[in-house]
Amino acid sequence: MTKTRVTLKDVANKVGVHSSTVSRVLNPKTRSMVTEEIADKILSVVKDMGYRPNAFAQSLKTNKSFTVGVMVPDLTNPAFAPIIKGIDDMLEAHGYSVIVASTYNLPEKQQSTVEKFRERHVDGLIIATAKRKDSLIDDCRQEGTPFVQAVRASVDADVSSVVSDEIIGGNMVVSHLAQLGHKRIAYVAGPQFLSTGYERYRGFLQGMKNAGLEADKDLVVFCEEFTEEEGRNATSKLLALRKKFTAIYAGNDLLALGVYDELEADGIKCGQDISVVGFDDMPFADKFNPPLTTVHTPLVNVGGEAARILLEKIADSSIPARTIKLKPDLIVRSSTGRVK
Amino acid sequence: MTKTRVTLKDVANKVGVHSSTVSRVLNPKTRSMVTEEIADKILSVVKDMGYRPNAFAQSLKTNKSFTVGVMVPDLTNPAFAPIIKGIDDMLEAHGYSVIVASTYNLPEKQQSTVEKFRERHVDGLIIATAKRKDSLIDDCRQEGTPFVQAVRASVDADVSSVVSDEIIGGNMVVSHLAQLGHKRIAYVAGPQFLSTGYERYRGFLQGMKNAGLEADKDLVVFCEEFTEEEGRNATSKLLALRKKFTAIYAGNDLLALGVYDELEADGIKCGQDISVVGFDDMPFADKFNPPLTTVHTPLVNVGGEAARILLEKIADSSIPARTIKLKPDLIVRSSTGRVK
DNA sequence: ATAAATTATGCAATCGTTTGCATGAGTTTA
DNA sequence: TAAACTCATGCAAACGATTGCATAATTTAT
Repeated sequence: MTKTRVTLKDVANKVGVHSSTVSRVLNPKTRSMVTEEIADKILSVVKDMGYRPNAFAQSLKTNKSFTVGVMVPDLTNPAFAPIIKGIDDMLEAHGYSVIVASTYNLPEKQQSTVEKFRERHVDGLIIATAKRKDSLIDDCRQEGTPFVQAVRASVDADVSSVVSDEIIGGNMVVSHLAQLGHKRIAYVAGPQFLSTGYERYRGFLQGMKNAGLEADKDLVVFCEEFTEEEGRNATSKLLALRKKFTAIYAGNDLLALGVYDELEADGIKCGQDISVVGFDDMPFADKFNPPLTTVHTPLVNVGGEAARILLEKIADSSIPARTIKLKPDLIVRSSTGRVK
Repeated sequence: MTKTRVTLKDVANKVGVHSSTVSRVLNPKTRSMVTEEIADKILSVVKDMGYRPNAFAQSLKTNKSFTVGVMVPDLTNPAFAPIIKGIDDMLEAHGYSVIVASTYNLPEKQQSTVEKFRERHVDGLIIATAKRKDSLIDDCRQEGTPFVQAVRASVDADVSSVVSDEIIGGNMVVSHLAQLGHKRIAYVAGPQFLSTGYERYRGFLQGMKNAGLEADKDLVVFCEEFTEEEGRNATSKLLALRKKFTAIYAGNDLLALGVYDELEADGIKCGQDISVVGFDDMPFADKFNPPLTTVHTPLVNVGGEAARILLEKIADSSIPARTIKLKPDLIVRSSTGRVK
């Protein structure tokens, strides 16, 4: 019942030394300062008594929390779970704990979250919620806490970020479609205030150019969110144009799912009548009807690399900012086919 | 550059009072002890200087961390993201932060995680990884830190848990199949050392009984994990029996996806030749081919309720343990059909 | 054998709060 | 007007670790 914790002093008393000696034994850096014999004794008592350091006291003294804050838009968004997994595994291996928070794309939630993180003195931040221009980023830069952006980058130059190479992805998609004989390709663009939406759109345009195709402005619809609903709306707009196109390339897989829905509602067969491509290769994209051709972005690695860069920055804050673009892969499934 | 934090003392000096007075103003419970006039002044200076309490110092003194640890098997398992969302939203609203850790079903990882949580003095634990009989649970009970089990319960009586009512779910599924004329129903069971696997199997048996059907032992295959691969293996075993059955009911949606794969490989049409049912209603279960008939378990609520119970327990540890079973819903989609 | 250099350990201040107790000013009562 | 009470505020001791400095013990050099 008496759940009184064991402290350094308790251990010290039992062994008959001073608490500072125990502290030194437990800290690898100072371990060599104390005699082997005493150290062994201390270590065994530490084990016997089940001593566990008090993280608060340590943090208070050392001003390090071994805690990192991670901000994502929504935990249930299938793209973010793998990212967090990557972050978590990497940081855990280095003794850090991860505090996750969803901001649901609400600026005020984003702000309050970062405040909370500061109160808890996180050693660093990983931000996967930022817009291309985001006051949060200035804020964080001023504050001085190390941070890294993941998946979504902002326009600020001297901020580290880890993203997938959206441009290359766009090229691969268009080139694939072109090979299948598609010429008139519609694009369902994600939000342009997010780097993913913006860059992927640029990738599409560049891909068209490289393939010697002309991008028809009418066949590009911009969405305000990466959601199925926006994908449906966009598709119905495209269909209403009554212009000819043989493929729809969507800014991400969720939008593509919306495209599926709307096409099906119109009795159009994906992959046969019209080819559809997504982006992200979210979990179970291979289970959809039809299995979705999409660009696989290495989400777990994006998270892992972001964590690694953050660790570097925590260890040495003078390290210059850098941007890592991971190479994506085109995954061809049956939602794309030769144009008839 | 000089990122020196503002402390209570700094504020006190500026106002010309003692730091304890500032502390009292900031704490709602002691706020009334100090004169309105001074309090106002303090509050305004607090704001001006951008004072933020040092969570470590507070926690060290009060022995409360306002932090909760959550253990899940795998962040990328689609069933667990909604649960964490429910937990996170509930706890965040009460000023708590959530530390998540994946244990990947490894006992040693589970153990080290709980150690880590203890070092960080979490105020409570939510465990979604426990087996029906799990030494971890005894361990946690002894330790005395409040904890609640989510999704997976253990056999221990006096442990609080929040789960979905698996038995009712099983009844609904079998009754649905029976109405469609199915009599010979195969069951692909999840691991029996997990409450979900065990209870759902019991639900199946009970459902068969209630429907006046006989459960053929040969048509039950037990899996070691809730994975697609195990689902595939189980299905190939069933097919190898060369016994007649018209429906396969799987212990969860991932198993059901494995069933899909294997049936398709054998040229059998889900929903037409053989009906398939899952359990969980994981995200995008409606997008599969065919859309999956399954039992919707209110995962976000499971997480939310678990968090709520934990908060109660943190506030008053004498509260008796209780188990909450949330009602699931049958979601009929096109993977089930009338028997021909 | 003694001084000097080298250890190993203890001492005590510190990190930023919270909180029981002491204190002094102001108010009430006789 | 002095005694008895309030009441608001300050004082100082925690909480449990870390760490520069002092000191005692030991070794080495002369």
